[in-house]
Amino acid sequence: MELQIIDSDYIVLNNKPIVRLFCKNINGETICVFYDKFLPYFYLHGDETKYEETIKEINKKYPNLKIEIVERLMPIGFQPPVKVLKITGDNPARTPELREFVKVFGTVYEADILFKYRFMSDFDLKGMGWINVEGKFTKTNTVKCKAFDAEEIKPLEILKNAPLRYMALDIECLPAEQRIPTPEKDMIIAVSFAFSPAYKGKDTLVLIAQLARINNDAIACESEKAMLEKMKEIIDDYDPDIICGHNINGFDIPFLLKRLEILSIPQDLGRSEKFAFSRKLQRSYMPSVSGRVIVDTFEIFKRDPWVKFKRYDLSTISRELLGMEKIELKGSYVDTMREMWRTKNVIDLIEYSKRDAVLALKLVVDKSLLDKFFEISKICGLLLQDALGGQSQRHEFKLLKEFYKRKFIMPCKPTSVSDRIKKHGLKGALVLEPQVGFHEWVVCLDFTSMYPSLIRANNICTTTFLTNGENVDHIVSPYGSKFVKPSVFKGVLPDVVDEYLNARVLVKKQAKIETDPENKRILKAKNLALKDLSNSLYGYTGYVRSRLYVVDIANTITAFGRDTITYTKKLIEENFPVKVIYADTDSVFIKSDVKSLEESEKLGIEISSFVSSKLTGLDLKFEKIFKTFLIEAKKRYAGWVFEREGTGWTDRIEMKGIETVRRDWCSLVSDTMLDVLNIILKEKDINKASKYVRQIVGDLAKGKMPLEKLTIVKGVTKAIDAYDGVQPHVELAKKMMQRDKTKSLVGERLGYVIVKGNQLLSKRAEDPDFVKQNGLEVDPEYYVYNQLLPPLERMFEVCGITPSELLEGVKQKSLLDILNGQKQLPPDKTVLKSFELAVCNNCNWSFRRPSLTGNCPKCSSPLYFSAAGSIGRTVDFNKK
DNA sequence: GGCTCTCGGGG
DNA sequence: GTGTACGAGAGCC
Repeated sequence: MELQIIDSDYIVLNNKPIVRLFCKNINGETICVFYDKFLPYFYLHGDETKYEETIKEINKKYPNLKIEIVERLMPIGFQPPVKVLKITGDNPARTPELREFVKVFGTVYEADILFKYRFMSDFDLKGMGWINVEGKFTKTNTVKCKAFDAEEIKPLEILKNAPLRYMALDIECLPAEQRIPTPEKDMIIAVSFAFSPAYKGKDTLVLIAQLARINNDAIACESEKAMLEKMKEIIDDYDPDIICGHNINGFDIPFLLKRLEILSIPQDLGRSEKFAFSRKLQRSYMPSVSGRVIVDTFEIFKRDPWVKFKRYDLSTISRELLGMEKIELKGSYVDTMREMWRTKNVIDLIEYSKRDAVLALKLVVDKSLLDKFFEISKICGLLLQDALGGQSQRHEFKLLKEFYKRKFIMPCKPTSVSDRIKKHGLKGALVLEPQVGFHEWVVCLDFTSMYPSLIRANNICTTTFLTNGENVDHIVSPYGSKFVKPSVFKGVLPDVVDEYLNARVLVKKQAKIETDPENKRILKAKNLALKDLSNSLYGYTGYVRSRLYVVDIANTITAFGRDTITYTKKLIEENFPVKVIYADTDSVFIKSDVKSLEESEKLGIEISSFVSSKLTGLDLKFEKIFKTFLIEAKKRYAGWVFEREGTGWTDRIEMKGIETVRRDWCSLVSDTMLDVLNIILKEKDINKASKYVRQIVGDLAKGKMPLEKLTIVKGVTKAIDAYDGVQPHVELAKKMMQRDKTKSLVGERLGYVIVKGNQLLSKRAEDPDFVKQNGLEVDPEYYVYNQLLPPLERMFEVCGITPSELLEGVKQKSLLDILNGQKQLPPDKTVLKSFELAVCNNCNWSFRRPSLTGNCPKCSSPLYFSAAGSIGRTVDFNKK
């Protein structure tokens, strides 16, 4: 029988463990596989000459333990095999106790591996992986699905996934006050579901905790307890593989479990008799529902480094990705819910609750959100639930498996991490000082998978690390650390990296020719998974909680990286008539006097293949062309990018570090920033850009700007008295609560504008509606000097326009003067050129930036602009 | 620039 | 469940 592993755990029967694998077959049936021939074990490394004694000592206290002397390889430092004790126990739950007891005899290894993972590692089974099982179906009341007693379990390689059942879940509560509800005090009044595929012909279902009048999509229950029992019935009946929701880990699941406890309802939400639980650690909760996977869309999106949102609430993400939003309530949540509940008019409640479930489900199913995580599971071996978590566990388990295959033993996780944090000292990547300013025709090249390539090329691993200058063939890194050559021993890390990089090349190739859309999707997801895994692997040795923490190795990798980029710059500038104007980690930005896309591309390719040929194991690639490029500082730039697409080019504006959208800015700022950048980059017309800014300033001063564009939104997160500083939105909340004593604004997001007046700034925050009704005026000075100018000034400054020039030197005067006495900018010299120097024609005085007038500030003669590059000649840009 | 502090999502 | 895990952005020198 062929099955795909969804989840795993174990139970203890007669003091012996039985591993359970919750699986799906290709038809979507749930089958739980039992395996009872595997026992927990770990290693002890102590004084090898005293092992016989040690065994006796341990057996005195634990007579039934099987203890063998075996040969294994140590995880850190290249060295010959050592003898260790392999201690095999019976009940995994008692391993910690055993571990503590034997610690006095030496160092323990692998004594903190979860039993299900010990089993999966040794049998080479993977989360979301397929297996072939032999055995027979059996009867049991410990699981709610079909049960199968396995004699043999073997891994299989199958690309496709079994059809899964997805359920989104969302609860609504009735808080007694204006605050986020707590399960100890507040009840659940509604539970909504969305299903994929449909459940009994329904895509959604809402349960209500009172016998109110309802519509077709809902079921009215006589109490909260009856509703939650009904909810369990539906979960068991639908039997979802995936339960998803937005912030379901941080809210719904823990809330639900606590309510079940309070109402004395068993918490068996999973596929077995085991109770679901959700453990809190620091900020986040870890859910565990046996046989199922809990997917929190909030956590997934927040953790995704490739897609950024302004906010991570369900409404924002759904709007961006699905073009759909949450239903907006007319009043505050508490007031609305209490009113609906009191009047038993729950139709709106049903709609509201249903929408949340529908959105969460759509984000997961319609956006194929889990594809990448399925592949991460299949590659590193973690169960899907754990693959949704952080990077470190992924590498940890993959490396455990690879260590096991090669007879290396893995250290336990560090118990205390503070000493590591104290003297951490990991030096990062190299970022060259950029040539600040405006440039044209910039070619961008970057190393594909630089860190993984360096690991592979130099055999960097804890297992190849030479701790003392042993007499074996080795390389010495720029950091000074030594690693044995692959001919002596090929490291585990390089092997894993090699597997990832090769797989990626293959997967990309396959994806191109694959015609089946599902397979194509999976291959694309696999490519992303491999990219994430290979790029983050290097960080594992420098991660303070790592089992393989060796800062020297992490430092070696970044040192290699810094050397590589420095050498690349040198190679390029010594062999080509170009200048490297910026470089960051694994990319270089090159300026030449080439002036077309095709020529730039040709040059880029020529340079990159030259560099690649000089650096073995590394591949520098032509990436893109910036037709125009504005760089303010390290990691802060914007450019008009052209990328090759087939026979043509695609273009877009790319921004790094220059934020045009920020939560605490009003939309006027974001809009203006974007418009100005577009003018500068696409039209190169700084005059037009500054005129544009002055026009906005003018509109502001005349009060022509719509209030919506000036509204700044901030959340009132805590009780008003709990704030000690004076903040505009908090002051406004106070005022508004004064005006309407019934209102509480705690927990709400408050929009405000700053109005004219001579009070303290924060006291002048006002409700936009109140401003409209009472004909108040906004304070243009505030918007110009506090909102608009700060982000714009730097952009203009690097283009050679000082803040005072931007507003025609009237910054000191009142805004009215700007309007009345607006001078014209000089007609020419306002089109941006990329230059390195402005030199006076008359007195030869040179300036890093030209003045806006185009005349020398010293002697008023016209300036000329020159570009001095590494090419050793000066190009005259003023050939009129 | 580097460091510490805050707050997020949910109802 | 052989467990024990934040991280980006803002504010401050």
